[in-house]
This record gives sequence, structure tokens and C-alpha cells, in this order.
Amino acid sequence: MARKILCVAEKPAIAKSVAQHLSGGQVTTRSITGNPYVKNYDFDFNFGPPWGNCSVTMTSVLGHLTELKFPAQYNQWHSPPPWSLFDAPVEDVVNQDKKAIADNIAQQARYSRALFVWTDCDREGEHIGSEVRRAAFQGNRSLEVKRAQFNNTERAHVVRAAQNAINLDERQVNAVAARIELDLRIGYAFTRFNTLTLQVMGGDLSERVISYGSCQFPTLGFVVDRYFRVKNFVPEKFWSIKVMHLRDDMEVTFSWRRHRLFDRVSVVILFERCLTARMAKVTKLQKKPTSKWRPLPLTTVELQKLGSMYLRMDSQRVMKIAEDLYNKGWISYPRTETDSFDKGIDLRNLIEKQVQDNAWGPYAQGLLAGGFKWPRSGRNNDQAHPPIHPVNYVSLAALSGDDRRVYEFVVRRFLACCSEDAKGESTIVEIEYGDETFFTNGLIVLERNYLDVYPYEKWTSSQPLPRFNMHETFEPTEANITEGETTAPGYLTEPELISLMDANGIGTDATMAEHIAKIKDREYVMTQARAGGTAQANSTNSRGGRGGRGGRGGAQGGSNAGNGGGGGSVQQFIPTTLGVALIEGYDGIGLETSLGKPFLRKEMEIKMKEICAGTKSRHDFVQETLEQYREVFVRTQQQVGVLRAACRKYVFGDQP
DNA sequence: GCAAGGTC
Repeated sequence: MARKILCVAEKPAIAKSVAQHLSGGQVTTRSITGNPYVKNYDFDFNFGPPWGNCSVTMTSVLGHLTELKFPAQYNQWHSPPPWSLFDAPVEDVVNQDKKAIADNIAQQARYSRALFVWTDCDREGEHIGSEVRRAAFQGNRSLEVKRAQFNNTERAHVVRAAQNAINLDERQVNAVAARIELDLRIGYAFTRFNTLTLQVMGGDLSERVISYGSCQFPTLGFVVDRYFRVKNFVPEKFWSIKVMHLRDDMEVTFSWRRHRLFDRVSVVILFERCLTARMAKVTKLQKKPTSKWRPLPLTTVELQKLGSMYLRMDSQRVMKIAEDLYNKGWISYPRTETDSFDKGIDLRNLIEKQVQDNAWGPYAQGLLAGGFKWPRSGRNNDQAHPPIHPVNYVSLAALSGDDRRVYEFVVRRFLACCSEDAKGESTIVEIEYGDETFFTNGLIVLERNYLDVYPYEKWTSSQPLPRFNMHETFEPTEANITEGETTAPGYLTEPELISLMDANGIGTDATMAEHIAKIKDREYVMTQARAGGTAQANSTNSRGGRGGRGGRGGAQGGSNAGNGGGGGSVQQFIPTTLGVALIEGYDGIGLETSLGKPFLRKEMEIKMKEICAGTKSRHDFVQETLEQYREVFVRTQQQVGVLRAACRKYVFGDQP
């Protein structure tokens, strides 16, 4: 059969749904020997010119097929020495547990005239495609290789992808190949170096592996950074002016435009001018419609952050449950960076499936009856997967415990995305009193809309405001000086840590939770329940640059305030003495490119993009990056005393 | 005994 085409997807679920769409249901399923998850699907499909009507075998891999390794003579940790790993030979081998999958591809390739790669359309997917190609060539050197471009498994989209195949993007393949090589060389070299150098100090360090990884170290760095901000925090006093007025039995508090000052004398002078003026004057009176925006379609990073804030689950737990729900067919693929829905997707059909639910069914019905609004589009798109959404209805009664809460969250979030924003009316009253300006805000919520199905967010009307008139003057009932003190930020929470990793390009949607687990496992950090237990991002009163000193500067990204949330308390990350020693030690070596900071990894990410854009070669990238890390390695060897001193200080508690 | 990236 000369007109056979072999199709290979990145995972069994994609192979199955693509086969179903292309075959129109006329498909034969075969198991393969040696792997319980991978199946072969046989059917006929017309690919259009130049392929025409072909018989097809569709199968899959399970992620990467191959692994980069050092040859056996590098298996010992002492010799050849760790630095030799920077330019030791490396070899690409099929993982032992993937052997059966590679053999299946080679065998199916033997009778095919073309290979169509159906891996995910992201960088890693492109590389996996090249691994599949290699396996297929083992069975048939003369295969023509094409690549299907798709980012969801809607029928029409999949058919179009099959009929418009392109070529593998060798640039993306090269970018990933470079990353793999660098992570291996640098990770192994520094891990062996750390471990061998520090374990001779004995005690608590004698038995452990002290790993380094381009993601795990910056992750640790964020935790240590915050730890020092908390530890070195110096509270500062501040003063403010508060004006109150009683009218129509309603008490209004006006806040000072200057918010607060750190100099008491200045505040007293300004306050006295207010009192001297006696009368306040209304200078601005504004009523305007306002709205609270419905949430964006759900990405993995958001799921992990909100899972921690609303559901009080750590990121690994949320991901494990989401994968489970995905494998059972209830929700879409849970690893995605995309926060906008493709125009082709039938959202109404997905909403329709939720109508039968007791709790949110009536709301879903309301959307179908006219409340539906196409979701907002965020700025992220991995071109490979749609946002996380429910694909089928399952009754909560059929799910247990945490599965139930995650499924419910995914559904409610999805329905909220497809809703109208909440609408309200805001009022601003501004007064001039002395030389100072004060203001107060009022809010009336008019339409709750998405909030009705999304109880995780709160938005409520404020106390009603009495009536004021523009330009009127009045004598405030009361005015006084208030005093306060800046408070230290809290230790880093998991949603904050994930935000920082995301902002600095540390890890991917599929691996962030693993890096966090890794630094716990290595005992670089521990988690502890935060006292008080609200999910609100820490209520830092500290002003940038005035409060916390001793932060290591630079890399802190935004923090996200959360609302509401169930019981339990939020976990916070505290570095162990070893974790602090490692970051302090590497920072102490004094390179701009300290391993504890995210910059090197961030730079790697930028250069990978340059390879994809064609402005940089794989070879140059690998050599440049190795050179940077080699410099860090040499300096660390020269100043190994700094690293050891940090361990003596923190791990063994010695006085310097 | 080591990395990070896929996926089950």
C-alpha cells in the first residue's frame, strides 16, 4: 500500500480525537506491544493534493522520546572532574521506557510514504516532532515529512490542518536542542560541584545532594529574597489627616490626597492650615458608570495561583487534579498559556452542556437565552492549546473532594468568561480644605452579571453617600491627625512565587509546580501556614524604597491581590538555613550573573527566541551560554571559601 | 546521587 500516511501526535488523547475527526468515525483501534497508553488508529482520509485519498495510521508518543546523556565514562562524580562536563561528549538516546513507542513508529513507517507530525505547535512540540522523525527514519529512510498546524481539536480545524501541512521548523528544533544541552551540562556540572565541595564540611551536609538547576535556583532565590526583605524590615512611622463629616445621618470619611507623610512636623503644619481655613469646599463631584471586568479565559498559571488563593491547594495538587479531570474527559488540556478563545470554537455548545447542573445550570441557561458575550482576549497565546474549559458535564456528586472543587472552579470561571462585566455607578467627591485636597468614593453595584456565577470575587456597594453640591462650602464635623507604622511584608506565598516565576520566564506551565516541589524536596525551603489565614496578598504598607531594606533588588514582579476564598490558610515559603547559605554564597561571589538570580535563565529564554527568529545560530548560542556559566564556575572554584563561609554561618550557626 | 522538558 503505497498511499499510506503515518500520523504521530504528542499524546494519546490527541491521536484519538484527531483520528476520530479525520475518519468520520470509521476507525479501527489497535494496541501496541510494550506500552499500555499508546494506540494505533487505522482509517482512510482524503488529504487533498498532492496526497489524495490515503489509508492512515495515527499513533502518538508520550512527550519526548529521547534523552540527552553523557557517556558511561562520565557517570562517576569525582572523575573526570565536574567542569569537564561543559565540553564532554553527549549522546541522544531513546529512553528505555520509550523503546516500544519508537519501535512502533519505525514499524508503521516502513509501509508509509509520508510522516505527518501532529505534536503540539509549541517549541517543545517541534523538537518532539524531530525525535519522531528520527524514529520513523529508522524504519524508512525515504519518508516525506510534513507537519500539521493546529491549536485545538475542533473537527473543521483538524481537517484543515491535515490538508495544509507545512514543514517542521528547524529553528525551533534547534532552540530546544540547545536548551536541552545547556540544562544538562550546567545542571550536572554545578550539582556535582556543589555536592562535592560542601559535603566535605560534614554534619548535615555530608549525605545530601546539593543540586543546581537553571530553574530551581532562581526559584529558591525568590524565596530567599523575600525572606531577607521581611527579616531586614525597619518599620517607619507615618502621619496622615482624616476629615469626617456628618450629614443626613450619614457619616462620610474623606481621605487625604497625599495619603501620608513620613514627617510629623509637616503634617501638623498642613493640618493647622486646614483648621484655620475652617470651611471646606466641594471642588469635584463626579458620578460615572463603572464596571468590574469579567475574568479572562483560564491559563495554567492562573489556575495554579487561584487554586492556591481560592481553593487552598498547592500548585502540584491543583495540577494533578486538573490532569485527572482532563484524562477523564471533563476538562480541556490543563497545560496552556493561552488566554483567548479561537474564533472557531463553539462556546454555546459547551455552555449548553452545563445547563443540567442544579447550581449553575440556570445561569448557563440565562447565557444561552441572551446573556452570552464572547470572552475577552488576553495577550498570551501559545498557539498550541485553547484556554482551560469544561468539555463535558459531570455531576459534582460523581466527583470526590478536591476534584469537585477544581471542576466547579473551571466551570464557573468559564461561564464567568462568557458573561457581561459587572456594572455599577461610582461617585467621587473631592473637597479643598486649607491648602489640602481630600476625597471620598461611593459605589453602587447595579448589575452583578458574571459575579452571580463566580463567587470567588467580591464587589459590593459602599455605604451610601449623602448629597453634596458642587462649590458648596461646609464645616467638617471633625478632622484629625492619624498615626501609623509601616509593616513588614509577609513571607512569599505560592501564588506570589508562581507570579514571579512567570514574570521572569522560570519554567513552563507544565513544570513550575515541579520546580517548587524540587526545592522543597531538596530541603532548600519549607512551607508553613500563615497566621491569620486570609488569601489577601500581604497588606504591605511599606512604600517602595522606604521600608524594607536588604532586598537583593531587581527581580520582584507584581503581586496579585486575591479576594474571598474558603477556609484553611495560605502557605508561605521560608528558606532553610541551607537555602539561605546557597543563595548568599553565590551572591557573595559577586558576579552580576549570580546563579541565585533569574537573569541568566531569562537571557537564555531571549536567545532561544532569537534562534527561532533566525537571528542567532544554535552553535553560537550554546557556546556563548556555556562561556558565561564557565566563568561563574571558575570564579566559584576560586572563591569556594565564600560559599563555605555562608554554610558555616547559616547551616552550622558559626559566628563569623 | 545530578537538569528541564514533555506525558501516563
